Amino acid sequence: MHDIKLIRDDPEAFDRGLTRRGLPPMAAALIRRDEARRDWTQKLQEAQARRNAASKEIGDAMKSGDRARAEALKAEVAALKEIIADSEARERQVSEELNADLAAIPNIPQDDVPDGADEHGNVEVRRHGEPRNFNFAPKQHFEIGEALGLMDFETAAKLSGARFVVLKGQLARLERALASFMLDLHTGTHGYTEVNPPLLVRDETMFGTAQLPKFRDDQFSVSGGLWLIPTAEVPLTNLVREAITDEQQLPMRVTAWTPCFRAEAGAAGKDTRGMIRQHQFSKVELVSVTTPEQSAEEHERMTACAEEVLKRLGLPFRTIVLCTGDMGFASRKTYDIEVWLPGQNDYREISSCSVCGDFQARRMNARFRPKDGKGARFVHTLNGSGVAVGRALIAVLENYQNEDGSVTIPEVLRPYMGGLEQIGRT
RNA sequence: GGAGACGUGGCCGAGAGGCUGAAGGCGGCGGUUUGCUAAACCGUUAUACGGCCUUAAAGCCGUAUCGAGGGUUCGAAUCCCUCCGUCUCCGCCA
Repeated sequence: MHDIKLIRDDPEAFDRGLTRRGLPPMAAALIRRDEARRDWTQKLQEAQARRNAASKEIGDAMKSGDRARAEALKAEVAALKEIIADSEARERQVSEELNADLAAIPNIPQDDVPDGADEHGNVEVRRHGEPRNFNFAPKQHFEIGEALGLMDFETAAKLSGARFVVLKGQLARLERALASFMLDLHTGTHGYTEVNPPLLVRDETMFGTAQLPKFRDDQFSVSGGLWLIPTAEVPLTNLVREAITDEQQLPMRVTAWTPCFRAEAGAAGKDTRGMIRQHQFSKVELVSVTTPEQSAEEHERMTACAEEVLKRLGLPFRTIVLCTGDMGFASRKTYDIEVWLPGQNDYREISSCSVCGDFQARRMNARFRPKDGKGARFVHTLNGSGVAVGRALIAVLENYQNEDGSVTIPEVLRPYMGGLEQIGRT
């Protein structure tokens, strides 16, 4: 959500930001709406001021027994009422239109984000680990999982349709092990607080993190008017909604392991095989709430926390900064971490770390009280996967596969697997 | 699911048609006192929007806000309706 005041103050800067996003300039139209809104506000307030004054005079007139004067004033107020009702309706309509416009415009990229129209404009910032040399043709994760008899898409389709999976035995356990390992790392070493949030949320909550209104089709809803979360970013970020947090409590760092539900409406035909793109997957999410001054540094820190997961798992990855054309709606700057998948012979996204500035905070009305006392300012919010558990499982299967179809378990996961060193045919 | 109670500022809590943006307390901020700390005392302390003024800040004026939305009334925190939420008791339930 954008601040109309900032747009008014510097319309050129706003339009420049939109241009970088590949959007047409909008400042002039927004300012015109805002001016109309203020005109109606002023008319309304003048009428209200007169009504309030007249009402007081009526009280005085009645006290002093001046009935004729009271009646005259009552007639005046009756006339004002129509003006008030009309101005109110128009003011509301224009306000709603303006807010709807503002809510539908994506965040403005940070200055240091590279320009670009699509993913080809993304820039690699670093790379870690060497892809392993295989002396056999590495398989894709679903070939490995199905051969082990522990990954079953056919049965899942019977239960739920396409883009679902049933994991069994040591593979089901591997998913749990990965998540536990990540949570322990983030809570134990990185200072995050583990949270177990609701998975069903209201409209306002989805609006707060900007899944609504624009991305309605990507979401699943349930009866009762609630939405299934597409990421724990939604409930975690909204923890501070409609509240004023003490600055001493910032940065607030929280993490959660939750299922995520996505309709994948625009992804027909993409990644149809395997577990890469599912309607339901689990993810360990990182969310930070900071002061405006802290957010840039926190973004680097959060990205490093996500990278640490892959380092410890021994998975090769590269980190890229998304260009203006490839960033998410709410983001000012995003790092994607892509893990090496030998079966696909490619790097695939396993984490996305974004700094949103005050974009979500405005939508949520999430503020903090500065140490030095006065006023309340909007917080900055950040979110990142730390990391996607389903995709981490894929990466482990493909990177640690053996020629005989078994999979070696990374050292750091063995304590979570009851000491098991290898998943083999059962 | 049934019955009842309640929702007021950063927090607690009064207020029951005009004198209430709202008593009192806590907390915060500024000051006095003090060797330092504590305590005491004095003062101050909501938010949003619009306007005036200004380079800006401050300041001033207005409007709205006592869970949300409607209604009654010249006038609503206060009366009525709807919704949302919280709490208590009963029932059911993992």
